[in-house]
Amino acid sequence: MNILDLPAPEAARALVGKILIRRLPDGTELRVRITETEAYYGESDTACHACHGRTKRTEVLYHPAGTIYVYLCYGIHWMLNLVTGPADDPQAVLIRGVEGASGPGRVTKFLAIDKSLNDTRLGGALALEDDGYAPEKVTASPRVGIGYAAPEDQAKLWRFCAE
DNA sequence: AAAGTGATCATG
DNA sequence: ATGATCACTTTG
Repeated sequence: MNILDLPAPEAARALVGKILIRRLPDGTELRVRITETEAYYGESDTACHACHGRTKRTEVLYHPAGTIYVYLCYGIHWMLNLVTGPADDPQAVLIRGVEGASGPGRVTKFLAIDKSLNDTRLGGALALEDDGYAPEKVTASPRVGIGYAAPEDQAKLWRFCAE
C-alpha cells in the first residue's frame, strides 16, 4: 500500500520521516528527510485550493496520487505538494520542512524545485523513499497561513512535525 | 511590524 | 483589461 493512496491527513502524518530524493538535470542527487507536512483535504476543506472547484491551476489536484503540485505563492515562493487519494478527489500534502530547510518556500529553494515539476509524477526528478525509519514522535497542530478558511477548518490539526 | 512579488482568478 | 488575493520570507 502506497502512502499516497491514503487520505491526505493520514498521508501527511505518514510522510514525516520519509526521504525525498531530488535528481537535478546535471545529475546531482539530493536526499533529505521530511520533517514537516500539512494536509489539504478535498473541496469541502475551505483551506484547500480546490474548494472553489476545478480551475486551470487546481486541475492538478484532481490527478491521481503521486502527482506533484507546484505553485507560486506571494510572487516569490514555490510550494511543493504531493497529490494523494484517488483521481478526481482533490487532496494534497504540502511539504513544509525537510532536514536542512525549514519553511515551505525554503524547501523548494533548497531542492531547486519550480513550476517545471508541476503536474509531473514522483519517481523521476523527484522521488520518495521509505527506509523504515519512523520519528520518535509526530506532533499535530493547526495549519498556518489559512486565515481565509472557515473556523472549523482552521481548527483541524492537519500540520505534522517530527520531534 | 511590514513590505516585496507575480501568477491566478473573478470582474467588467 | 484591471484589480484583489495569497498554503511566505526577510528585514528593520
